[in-house]
Amino acid sequence: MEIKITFPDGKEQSYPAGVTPRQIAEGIGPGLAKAALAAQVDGLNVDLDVPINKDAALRLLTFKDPEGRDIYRHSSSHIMAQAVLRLYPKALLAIGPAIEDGFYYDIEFPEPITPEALPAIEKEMEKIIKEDIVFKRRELPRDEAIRFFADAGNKFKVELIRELPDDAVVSIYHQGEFADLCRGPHIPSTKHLKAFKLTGLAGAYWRGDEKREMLTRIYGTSFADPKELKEHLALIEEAKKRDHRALGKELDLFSFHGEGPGFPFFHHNGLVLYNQLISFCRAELYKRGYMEIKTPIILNEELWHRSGHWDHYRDNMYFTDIDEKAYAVKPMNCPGGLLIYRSRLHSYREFPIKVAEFGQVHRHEKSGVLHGLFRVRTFTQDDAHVFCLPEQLEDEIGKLVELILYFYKVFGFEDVRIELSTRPESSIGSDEMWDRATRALQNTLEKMKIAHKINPGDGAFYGPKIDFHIRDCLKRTWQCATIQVDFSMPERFDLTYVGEDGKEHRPVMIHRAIFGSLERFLGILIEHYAGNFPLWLAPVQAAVLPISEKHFGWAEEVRKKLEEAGIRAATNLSDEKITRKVRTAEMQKIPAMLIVGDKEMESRSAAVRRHGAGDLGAKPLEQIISDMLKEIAEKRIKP
RNA sequence: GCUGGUGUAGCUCAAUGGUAGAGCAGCCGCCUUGUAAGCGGCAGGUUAUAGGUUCGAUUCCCAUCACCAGCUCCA
Repeated sequence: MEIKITFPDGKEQSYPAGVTPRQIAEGIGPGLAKAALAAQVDGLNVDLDVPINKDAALRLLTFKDPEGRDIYRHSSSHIMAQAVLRLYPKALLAIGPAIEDGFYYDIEFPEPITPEALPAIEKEMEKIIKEDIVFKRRELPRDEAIRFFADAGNKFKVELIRELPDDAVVSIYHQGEFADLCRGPHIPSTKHLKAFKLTGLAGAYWRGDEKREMLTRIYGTSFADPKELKEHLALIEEAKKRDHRALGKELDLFSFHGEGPGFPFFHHNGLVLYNQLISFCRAELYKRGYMEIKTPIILNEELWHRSGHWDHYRDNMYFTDIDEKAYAVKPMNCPGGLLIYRSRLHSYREFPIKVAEFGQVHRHEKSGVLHGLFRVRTFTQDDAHVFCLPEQLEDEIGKLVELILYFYKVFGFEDVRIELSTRPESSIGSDEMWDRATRALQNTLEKMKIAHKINPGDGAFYGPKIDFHIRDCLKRTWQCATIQVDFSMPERFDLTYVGEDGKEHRPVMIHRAIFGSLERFLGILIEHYAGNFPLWLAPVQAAVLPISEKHFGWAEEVRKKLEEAGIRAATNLSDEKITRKVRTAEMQKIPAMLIVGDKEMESRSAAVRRHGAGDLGAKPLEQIISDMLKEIAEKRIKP
């Protein structure tokens, strides 16, 4: 009997029934046969040697496919587990999935192990790879699987299987002496693992529950090509070097103090950056018809009951008393903004009303999660609320999406991923409202042909949202912007507008932030640029470096001219040699150095040196200033 | 919050059961400098905080605080 196989490109071909994906791959070419790790048959991931008995759509998965990558890394974790059991026969395996960029396995060791144990495990893995052990799938009824793992003394696997339905068929993968509970599929054999590295050791709780066993998690990563592995490890090294906490100290941007854990202190240089972000943002918003407001940080607790925050966000809030009345420190800006909306009547003719607020919020974060500027207890949101008619909703969302993508481009973030989050368990509002709001977001994305992932149950308590994740130059992703559609707050705060019919109606409101948190965005920028900020952002844009004392006068004049033109400049009037001054300025990552000596003083010029680029020769001061102003105005990322 | 680790000069790091040392930075001199470190000197520390063991603690033990890694959570 013949069956028809449909390939991803739409081509069809006939094969005898019972053909395996591996045979099909071999028929297509030796390159593909070698690269194929597993297959997807009618959307289901399977091993390469599973016969296909009916017409089906087939995708051969290689390391280039996200699914193939996961399978490869999951198999890597099995190989690691096998190595661990050879070295520590009494260790108990818990779970070992593939994750972004790698894999891990949670293991209970009879004796704690240290990172020094990793090289030995890696060596054993090499051996297993050389042995070229085949991954074999075996299916068995739930009861038998429980017995199998109970006999092996593995309470973790037994617990996992017990949670499956009674009639579930459980699969176990064997590779030599090693067997593990696993849905699969896997790479054909251990020798397909070409490049791996164990990257770390950490504690992790069984099932993420701090009341349960503490397991040892071994992290690793693997790639199909040793070169890729090397590049990946280099990126991690580079990320360590760019740590914004260290750069923040070195460049005198911000600090943290025991007197206020999680509360950042901005130094002058850091505040220049922060203010640049705000000025840029403000200018763009004013061009687009936004208004700007500022609301108080502490407001009566009653307000937070009305908004629903008390019910749904209390654990993250700070409270205080004023004149024996209960107050709360705002964790979000919206309720304050709503009070302003209510302060006068609104007409449908005003819509959409766009109101921005650079609002400082405080959120109580658990002490263990604080992390430099990435995770703090007070931060400034570039918040805005758009009030509009229901029929304007999708248009307004579309404009926001465009605005957000435009912003990211300015900073050089071109790779942006979008996720749509739906109603969480703890939430307010009717199903119908949630439905309409979610549909509005989804429709807009679809109209704009923007690919997006869906995160069920991840929305805000008052509405669904789309989040924007940017990828930095080290390929890490960060959640920044968010657009949230909210029918609930307008109702809770009884917001109205007078419609064409002269009657009162309920507006819709959109919450949105672009940077998300200015503090966190700044942290991302510091690491993205490695502290080498584009000229328009740099705290000090030009360092004027006189060769000797004779040139101090001209140097000061140059500095004044720069400052008059609005360029942030500093002179180095120390009695150090010029080489030393250059070194100091280079280490401070100042983008432009203007060196002045006899020649330059004579011709009213300066020798330009750009950070990391060496001497670029002398230019008249006027030209230097106009060149710099142009670069600043264009917000060029590189000179 | 939980698990583990760390805490010595502004920074990076040494050392020791008998009250601490270097480099860089800082300050003071000398040099008057041409594109990533000129030379010399000085100063700088209740060894995170509070207890305990000890003749004696910075070192050992306990608690607290902060930080780091991870878990959980998140802008």
